[in-house]
Amino acid sequence: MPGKSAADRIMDAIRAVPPGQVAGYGEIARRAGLPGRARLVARLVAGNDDPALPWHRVMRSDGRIAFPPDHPHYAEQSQRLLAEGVDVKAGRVRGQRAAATLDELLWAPKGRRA
DNA sequence: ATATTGACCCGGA
DNA sequence: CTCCGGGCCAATA
Repeated sequence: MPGKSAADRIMDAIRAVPPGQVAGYGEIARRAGLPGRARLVARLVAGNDDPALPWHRVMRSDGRIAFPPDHPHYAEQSQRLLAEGVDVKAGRVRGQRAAATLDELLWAPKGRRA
């Protein structure tokens, strides 16, 4: 059988994000071996039908929720994250900033790896 | 076939 | 903080 499709790898990468943690769309793409395909990730998440998929752990690389405050999903995502102990305030995650760049990963405070 | 859109990203100014 | 410009690419119009 052929290897998993890009979509499958992306879904796996999302499922691999542990509760209490968040990741950016681009970061998910990188983890799935598809650097630069952040939009593809967004598209898949938008069209997902799996209720078990932790889509709420996926956000913008700057730690902001990818919805405008008036969008229904905005509240739900915030609530789900809060339920997992993620400190999200005004649509933005505190403390756990989605690692955006390589620099951030390399220069992250010691012990704070992911 | 081209044009626009979108749960995006990033570096620079 | 904002704004700009380039990259990315599948679905829609």
